[in-house]
Amino acid sequence: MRSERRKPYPFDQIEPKWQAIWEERQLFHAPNPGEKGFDLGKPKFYILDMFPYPSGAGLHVGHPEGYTATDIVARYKRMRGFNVLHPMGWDAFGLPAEQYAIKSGQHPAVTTRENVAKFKRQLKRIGFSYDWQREINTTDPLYYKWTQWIFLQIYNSWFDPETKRAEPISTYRGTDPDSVRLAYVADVPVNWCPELGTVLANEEVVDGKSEVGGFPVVRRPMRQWMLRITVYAERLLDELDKLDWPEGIKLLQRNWIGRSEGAEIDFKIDKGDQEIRVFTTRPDTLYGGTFLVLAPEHSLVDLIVTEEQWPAVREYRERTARKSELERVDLSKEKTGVFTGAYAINPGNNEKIPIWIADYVLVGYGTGAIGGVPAHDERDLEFAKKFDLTIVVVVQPTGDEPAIGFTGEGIAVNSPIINGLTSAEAKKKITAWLEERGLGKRAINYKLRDWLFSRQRYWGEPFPIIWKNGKHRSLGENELPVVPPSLDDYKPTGTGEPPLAKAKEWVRYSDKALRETNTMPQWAGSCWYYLRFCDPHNDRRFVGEEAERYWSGIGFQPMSHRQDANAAAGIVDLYVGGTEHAVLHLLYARFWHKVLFDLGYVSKPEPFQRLVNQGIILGEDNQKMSKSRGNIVNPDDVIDQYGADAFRCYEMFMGPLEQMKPWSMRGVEGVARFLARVWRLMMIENQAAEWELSPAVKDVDSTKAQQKILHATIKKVTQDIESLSFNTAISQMMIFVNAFTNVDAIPLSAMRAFLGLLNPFAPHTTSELWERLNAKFSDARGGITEQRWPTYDEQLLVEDETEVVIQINGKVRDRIKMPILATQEELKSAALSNPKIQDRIAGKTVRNVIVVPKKLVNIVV
RNA sequence: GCCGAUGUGGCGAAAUGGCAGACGCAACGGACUUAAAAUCCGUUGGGCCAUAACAGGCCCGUGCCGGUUCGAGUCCGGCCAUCGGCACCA
Repeated sequence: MRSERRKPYPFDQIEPKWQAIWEERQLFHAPNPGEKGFDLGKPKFYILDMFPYPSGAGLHVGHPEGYTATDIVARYKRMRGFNVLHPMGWDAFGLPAEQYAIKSGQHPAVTTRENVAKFKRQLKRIGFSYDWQREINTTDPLYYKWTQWIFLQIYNSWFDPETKRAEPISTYRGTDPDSVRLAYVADVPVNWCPELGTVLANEEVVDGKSEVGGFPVVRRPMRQWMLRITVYAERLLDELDKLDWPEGIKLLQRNWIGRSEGAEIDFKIDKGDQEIRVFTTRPDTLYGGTFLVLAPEHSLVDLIVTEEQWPAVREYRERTARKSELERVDLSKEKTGVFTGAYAINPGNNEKIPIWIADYVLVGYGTGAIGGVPAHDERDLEFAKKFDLTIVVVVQPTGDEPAIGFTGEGIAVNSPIINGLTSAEAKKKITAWLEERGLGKRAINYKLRDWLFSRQRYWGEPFPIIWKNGKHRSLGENELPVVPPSLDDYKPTGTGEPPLAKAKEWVRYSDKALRETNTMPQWAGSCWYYLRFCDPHNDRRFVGEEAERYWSGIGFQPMSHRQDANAAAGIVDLYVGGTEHAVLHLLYARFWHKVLFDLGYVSKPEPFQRLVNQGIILGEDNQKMSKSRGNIVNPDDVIDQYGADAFRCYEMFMGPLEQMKPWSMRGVEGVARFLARVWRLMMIENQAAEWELSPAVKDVDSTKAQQKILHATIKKVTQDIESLSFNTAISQMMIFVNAFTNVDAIPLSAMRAFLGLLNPFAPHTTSELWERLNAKFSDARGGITEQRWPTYDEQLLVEDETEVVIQINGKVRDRIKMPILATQEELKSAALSNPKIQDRIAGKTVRNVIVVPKKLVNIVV
């Protein structure tokens, strides 16, 4: 048993005290336009954390890393006069609650409520300055009513390729609007996970296994809801340029969208009138195309297979269909395929080439068919070697590599129309040639697939859709929210039919119409939560127009800030969260936002202007924190022992925010010591062991040196918060405190300014000290959170004298004090006449002298 | 395989091309104490020389090899290692 150790300072009393005061006074509530306390003169700042999934395990120290960073910025921005939107909520639909329900029989709503309460209590203990009046929960019918409403907007829209925008479906002039809706139903090969009893999005499948649970996933065609995100591929790609995101994350999204430029070429079938369209990025290799390969699922396969090849083709297709995603993706395996018996004509040279099917060609990419160019494509080469197909070299490498297997750019050969051209020129020319003859055209392809949007689960948003005579139709807005039925049995049916189908009463919408029984994926709620935070209690609109415009920085900003605000493409000024959402949440949210933007519901084209990813916190053993390793650190334990302020400061002091770094309890202790030193700078323990204000704190002027270090600290902390370099900001404040330790008189004004700087990091301790100062001195009014951020005077930082380094051949040999204004000549002569230097250069020729004013003199001999 | 990030003391880390290791941890020594804890003060990259001691001096050092530069942790080229992402995308 640890003996009840005396606290180095009474954080256990002051932290709950200040948390209660903040809550009671609602100090961190951000008023909306029209609300009491709203100040038109303040610019807005929207700073958002990726909201958590409230799991049963509660918070671990990784969560509050990003939250602390944003909280520091939020508190700082408030002190700089911003109206700061800093909300928190719960992304609470999803598998774990449902899995738990299956095991325990407890309704997911109950577990969700308990988990949320636990998370909220833990977050409050850390002293975050969230505007809790704006708390939202994706599983609240008042919230998901609007998730369903947005789905209806998507469902009732189409993408006009002319304007490249979403438009209401009523503007569509074609015959079958259902074929162009942004939400549609399709029979698609999906990732079916038998163990979970549900289909998964491509993004939820990792190495052929489910991301959740690691269960095997197989391909299987099913009727599913899809969202037509692919029509936005171009904009999702191009508009990344406007965002202040880490380049790495932008790159991940670019790769995920996977734009590639090339041509679509039509190959006539030898005996028959069909054509096979292939996509290629290398139209310049057309003459080297010695066979075609179709994906096994390609729709033309049925039409072209010859009688004698049927059994082999059928067998191959069945085998492919049975394969799990893992088997199919396995690269180490050999290429497989079957000849269809049919031939096509290469439009370049009119040669007859065989048509094969093989599972290395994917039905979902391009046209699901390729022209095999074995000489210049690794996969085609492997395939051609295995099945003994013709190999023709059509690109000559400019270096001395072998031509067969050369996939780079070179010079076209054996290609009558383009011989002698570079690959780039050849691409252009052959594409133009094909276009003239109606044999092909320039084409752009994206790797991005449409978003598989339905799940066979209980704990998710039901679709606001009903089925009648085999056709789907949307419910009216007045029928929202569609609330899921309560069920006794949440288990997946195992057949792929969703659990909601078990609620027979609920499913029956009317005599002739049935409800859609799929639910939305977990991503749905997080696709727009940042919008709801702007106006969380609006019951007439998903977000009020005025609130949306205000928090987007439009219309209401003071003139001085208007330009900045309008330059931003995104509504959220700073968004902090983990990298794991680089291509899932962040892409889906951008997509929804763009649809809403096109339809005129939001004023900015992007959701998140600046994105920062916090690094993962490892256990003390340098391993990823996990239950099995037993290295998980619980914030509650840390706070019990060292207090919330020490916890916050340590999270920031560990190292750069974006870096992965290990936890260290010793490190927490060090930071706790720093806070205790701050405390004792102003407080002293009396005979009765009570803390009282130290008599050393006096309303006196700072010494010159103290003034200098104060202003240097203001400057550094200000700049470091702006650049999110919290670790070095804390270092500087430690230097400040060290400088004031053991001095006789502690100047009040310096302490006031310092407490302001430290407040965003350690809000409880600084609030308490501020209040204690107020009790004795009358130089300041109000609580610390109402104070303006300290400013620094550059003049006070200027030194009269500076230490100049003297180097010989780049090596430091001596240091001299020189006036700050010393000229280059003065520095040079001072260096050369320095006795130590004279000794060293005696007898040598000085060849060059480099002088860097205020810094150094380098003598080259 | 392709793409990206990272590599600095015993540890977490800091350094607009200009004194490498700020700040913190740990360790060691000292003060205070009956004692310990706490606190305060000091030392602390490695090697060598020197001295009675204090002081002082020299060399090496930011994953490895090379380059640019008066000067490189920082810029350029090549490699190695670790982590992350993508992975038959035609």
